[in-house]
Amino acid sequence: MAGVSTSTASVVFSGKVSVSEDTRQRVLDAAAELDYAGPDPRAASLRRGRSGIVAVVLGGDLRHAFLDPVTTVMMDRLTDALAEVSAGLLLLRDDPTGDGAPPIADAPVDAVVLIGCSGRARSALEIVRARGLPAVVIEGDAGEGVPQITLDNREASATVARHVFRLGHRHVGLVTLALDGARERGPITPERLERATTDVTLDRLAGMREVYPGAPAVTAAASLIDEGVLAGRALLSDPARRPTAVLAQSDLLAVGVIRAAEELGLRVPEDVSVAGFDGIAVDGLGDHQLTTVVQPAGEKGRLAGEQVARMLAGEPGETVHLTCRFREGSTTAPPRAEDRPAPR
Amino acid sequence: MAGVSTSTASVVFSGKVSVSEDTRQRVLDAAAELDYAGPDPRAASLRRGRSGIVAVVLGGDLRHAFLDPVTTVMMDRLTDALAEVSAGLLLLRDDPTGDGAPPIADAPVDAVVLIGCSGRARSALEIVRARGLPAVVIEGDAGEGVPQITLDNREASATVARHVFRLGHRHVGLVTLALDGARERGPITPERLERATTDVTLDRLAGMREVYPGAPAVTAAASLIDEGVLAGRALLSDPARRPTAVLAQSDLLAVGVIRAAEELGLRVPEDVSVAGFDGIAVDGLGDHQLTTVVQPAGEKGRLAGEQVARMLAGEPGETVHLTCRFREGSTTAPPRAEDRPAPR
DNA sequence: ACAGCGTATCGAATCGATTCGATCTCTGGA
DNA sequence: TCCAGAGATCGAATCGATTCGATACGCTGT
Repeated sequence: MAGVSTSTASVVFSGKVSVSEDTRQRVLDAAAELDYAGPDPRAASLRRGRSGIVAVVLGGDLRHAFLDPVTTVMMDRLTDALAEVSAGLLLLRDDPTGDGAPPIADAPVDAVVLIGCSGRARSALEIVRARGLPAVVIEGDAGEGVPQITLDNREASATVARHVFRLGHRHVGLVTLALDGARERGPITPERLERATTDVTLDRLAGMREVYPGAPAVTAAASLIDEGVLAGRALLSDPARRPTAVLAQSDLLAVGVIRAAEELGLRVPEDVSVAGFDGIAVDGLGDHQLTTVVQPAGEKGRLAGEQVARMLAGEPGETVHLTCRFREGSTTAPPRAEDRPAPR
Repeated sequence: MAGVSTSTASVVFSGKVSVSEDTRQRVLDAAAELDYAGPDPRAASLRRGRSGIVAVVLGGDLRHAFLDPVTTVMMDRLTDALAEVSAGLLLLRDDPTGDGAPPIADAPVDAVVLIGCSGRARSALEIVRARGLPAVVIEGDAGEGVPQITLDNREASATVARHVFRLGHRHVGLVTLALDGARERGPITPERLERATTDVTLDRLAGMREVYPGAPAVTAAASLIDEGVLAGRALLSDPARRPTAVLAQSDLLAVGVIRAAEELGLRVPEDVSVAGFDGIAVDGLGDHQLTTVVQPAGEKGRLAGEQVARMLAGEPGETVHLTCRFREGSTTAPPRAEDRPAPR
């Protein structure tokens, strides 16, 4: 209608080659006339080989991911870092009940960021590798050749545990994150541990057990204050076998444990010490400042985004190791005199 | 390599037509040999005219959206409702500073859900309509023909205000959500209001001012407890012009106002009454049960998802109006005797 | 008047799959 | 022996844009 070839029309919309103002206007007019709203992104992405979309595969369901402040911050920074390269993030649920092909198999994406690592996330990784998509794994077990962003979960957990040990605690309870996609709460048994698939949980647990090998542990269904309350009750309600300190694998769980303790008439840290993990700003903690390790949540996202951008530019991605920083708060203290280990 | 036509090969992967087991195996073997990982989603989506992706355009930046529990719940239900029809949700930031075309213009999506409505979201809507994409707007000003999910923001706000009025308060302060994409905090002036673009904020404000036409108002940069603290200080710190009640446009803001009040040595509800909006479960509220209106956040998401699914199936989408439910809590009470209006 | 050069436009191949109607083959029944 | 019908496979058109090398055109300098 504008009397030009499709190549010229294409160029008018992409602006990659100069076009005379006259032609340009004719093409635009014709487009308006024909109700043509610019190139079809589907066709463009086929031809270009790029869709401008980066997928984020979350280890758990989206609900829990959204509710977790650590993930929230991470996603935010990830978005920033990918702004140049991607129109937006495609959130994929990594549904463990999924029967057919995981959604990642059919999604037109340029790259993938895998977060956490249930068994299913591993299968998502297979697909990604088969497709030859650039991928970055945040805190998960990647195959060889896949850049990772890792955290010193084990070492950081051990640091907290050592701090509590040094204060004199010999009898502690542990509260862990979910062990796998099923997210069943309850006491951790060796058999249960055998079936666990979530590396973050296992690493943090391993760090804690470096210091307290036989400590009783309870797993929570999610990183939520409410879950922490449940776990706290489970550990603290029986006075006979009540630990003098509780180590939680997230700050939200720790806050829940503190609530449970207060509910039972126990004071923190006088009667029970509680430590967390993450170093997020928790609302509603009252006067307490949680003893915890601060993890660089935003950095995780930013670095993952940077690696993806690099890989899309053809450069190789790099694995980056991040470390946590211990922060002593007011929720840990030496145990009560009668609970102290006998001095030698 | 398998000695079959591309049509047959295609069918082996899509499974839409029956293929003999023999051929099937040969195709699969050849695929493995050639490192072919199944059809390219980009090409498939061109041919099919469907990409299996639904975009979610958020009025504000992603950071605030993620941090807002109402949005979180809504997104979660939206994901559920779209599970059948979409592999995942493409999160698009609706960047007000964007210079080029908004990302929605180039994203290969099948439908769009617009949430909230800054001026930019409206421009996103233009693009969506030009493209002829099915769209649903949640709490925003849609053009004709676009199904909306609406909330009775104005009426619900008026309900809260009337409750406070009936308790005897004549001098109240208002705390609003952000007025526009710029998210500047500060006192609301008529000129400021003139430039405001966020409908939700304006509707709720209008409802409050039905009852308290001249009430001083302060706008917050986001729906966060910290922002509520700032706004609360602004309204409450000067004893001379201190209101006896504060109406906040979100529960998080209300919690912040309560904090600010306590900080100033004021008791809630004895010295100051505070009411919120949303009806979410707020952690860290202590003994208070917030007076608020409960909005059906999950329903908003679910209904939006359902409408999108219907439209993709060829049926017309429908506009749905949702209403909030007033919930009286323990943060509102009659004003102190000396602050009461003189009895006639 | 012509070589030389820069700019605007065009042709045609290509990206990779999907799908429908047509063809082919094999089986069973008359 | 022949035909109908079911099931498997194939051909070929099509989805809609991008892009690179080639061509045409107009201008400048000598």
